[in-house]
Amino acid sequence: MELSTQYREVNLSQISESDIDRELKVAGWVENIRDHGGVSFIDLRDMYGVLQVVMRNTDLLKGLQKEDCVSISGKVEKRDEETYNPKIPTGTIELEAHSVEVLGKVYRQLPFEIATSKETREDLRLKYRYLDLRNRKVLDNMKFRSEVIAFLRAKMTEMGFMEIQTPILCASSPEGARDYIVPSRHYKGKFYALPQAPQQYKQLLMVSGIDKYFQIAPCFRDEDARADRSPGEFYQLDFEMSFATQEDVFKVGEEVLTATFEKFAPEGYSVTKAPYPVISYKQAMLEFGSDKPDLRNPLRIIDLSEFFNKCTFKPFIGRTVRAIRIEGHQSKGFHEKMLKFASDIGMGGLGYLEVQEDLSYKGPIDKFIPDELKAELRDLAGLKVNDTIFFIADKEAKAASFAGQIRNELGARLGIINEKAYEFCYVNDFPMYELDEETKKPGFTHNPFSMPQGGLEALNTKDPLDILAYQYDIVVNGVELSSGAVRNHNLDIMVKAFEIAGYDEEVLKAKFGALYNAFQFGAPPHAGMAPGVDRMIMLLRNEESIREIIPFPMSGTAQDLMCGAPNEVTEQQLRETHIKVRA
RNA sequence: GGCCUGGUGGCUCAGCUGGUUAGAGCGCCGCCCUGUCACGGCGGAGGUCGUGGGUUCGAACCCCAUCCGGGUCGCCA
Repeated sequence: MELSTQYREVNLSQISESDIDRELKVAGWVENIRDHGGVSFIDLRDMYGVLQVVMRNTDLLKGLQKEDCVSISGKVEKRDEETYNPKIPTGTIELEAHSVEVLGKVYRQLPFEIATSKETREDLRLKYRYLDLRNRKVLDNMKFRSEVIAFLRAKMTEMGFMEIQTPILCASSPEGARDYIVPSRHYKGKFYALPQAPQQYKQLLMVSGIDKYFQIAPCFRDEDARADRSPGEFYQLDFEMSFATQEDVFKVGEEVLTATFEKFAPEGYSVTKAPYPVISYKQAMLEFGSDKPDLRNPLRIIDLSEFFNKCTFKPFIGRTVRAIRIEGHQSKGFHEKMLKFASDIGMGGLGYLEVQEDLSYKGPIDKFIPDELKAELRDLAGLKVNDTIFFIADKEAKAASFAGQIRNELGARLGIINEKAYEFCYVNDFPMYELDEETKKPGFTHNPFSMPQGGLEALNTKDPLDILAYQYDIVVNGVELSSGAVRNHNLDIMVKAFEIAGYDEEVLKAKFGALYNAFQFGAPPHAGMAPGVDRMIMLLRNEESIREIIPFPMSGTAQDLMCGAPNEVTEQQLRETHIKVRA
């Protein structure tokens, strides 16, 4: 494509030694000025690169400031060898300036220095995000993001998925997070909601016969932020397939994620190859003390509840007792720090035993273990000479969670976590229902759209709390990347599933009318998932904050500090949408 | 909403147990410098120490309240 040469003839990646002796016009921003009196240098930056411009005519520098936007004409020259700059691709050449035109001037002091903007406090960076984005490192995250998204799109398309844009203004959905709501002008007192996910639409597409759907889907949830959770809006690689089983979805997830992570992982990182380990929710809670297992940590949790019922240590009897074995003895200081950690997370204590050379135990709990059971403990826990074993006892749910946190802490403290790995797994078989704390009745654990395992028969015959759902997560390095499910496409099962959760058919009709209606017209079995795109990019870039990989993130307090959202609207806008703001 | 943590020139920070003129680096402004690339040298401007109140002879520092960040719990089908 032929572009205008009014401001520049080439960009800064299109200039090389082959241009030596050519007269060229380039444009960009003045990144730095080095004024040596008789001769001066500026670093000219654009999106693609940096070029040193040399000015032998001192008048050219007059009035020029850092971060001015300029167009410079001059002659490309070879640098003397001793003045090469190996740090930049154009380090063997420079442009000798003949004329400089300021296209956009800097009128006031910059709020922070571009080169070190990442060290500036975040609210200021966000207020001047367009300046922050001039920083190469910040820009690189956006380029990276763009490439990942392009890759995901190409990969999904190649696998036969069709990209479809679903509505942004939709109906408010009763389940899940808080909705962002948009008042309606035509219908007084009624509201649109921004989608928390395209969940219902994608299921409706399955009813339409769109066999494989995907979308880089914007999702909106009015919940508070975290370091890894953007407030307000984020993107998911949302996909859904008809005539598909859980295993089919697993295969697609594995293929797209492994391909993406292998392509974009930092140098030297390993990526789990398909098929990913599949860990049941129950097993995850036991072995990892979490439904988000970090498989980089080799430690595993075991259950010793029964064993300790046979011992005489009162605090463990009748409790859930979990244990973690590590290799080697640790210093007194190590145990003190672990005890401090245990106490910080709310544990009453953290017992441990050290295995001595003669296979006897050393530690305060030893005397409560009858001699005849000592070998049994060794077998149960696989204890070897010099091992140390930690005990975590509480009610079941707490013991599991505490053990999980102790496992993470031990892993970090012992330095046994493989930092250069992306270790994926599926966690599946989540319970369909759990006891609601307040009502003491079963409620949906995840979402009401999942297919219960065992179908109608299970719903009719089993204790609801024993019913599992075809519900699964993808977890990588202890981070939940995705949820998904085989959906419940059968009206009879759906009605019964809602009935167990305490909703009659009328509620189902009212709240999920579209699905309720659609499923009366030959709905295909379908399943899908939706890995978080922002989180994927954050993991691949090793960024601590999700805001580092979002072009224009909202602040942690859900504000756009640059443009000032949320803001007040005019009286007329309020009137037209029938809104009255309470004082 | 709870808890933790922070707020000191444009930026990043130091500032002891309360002590009289609040410092540094970078940036900014001016001058000097013909090969630098985080150039260098000399000089300079710039601070109601988030805000309000209190304690005190005296407050950046202690107390109370409040505002604004960041983290976290709740929340996130």
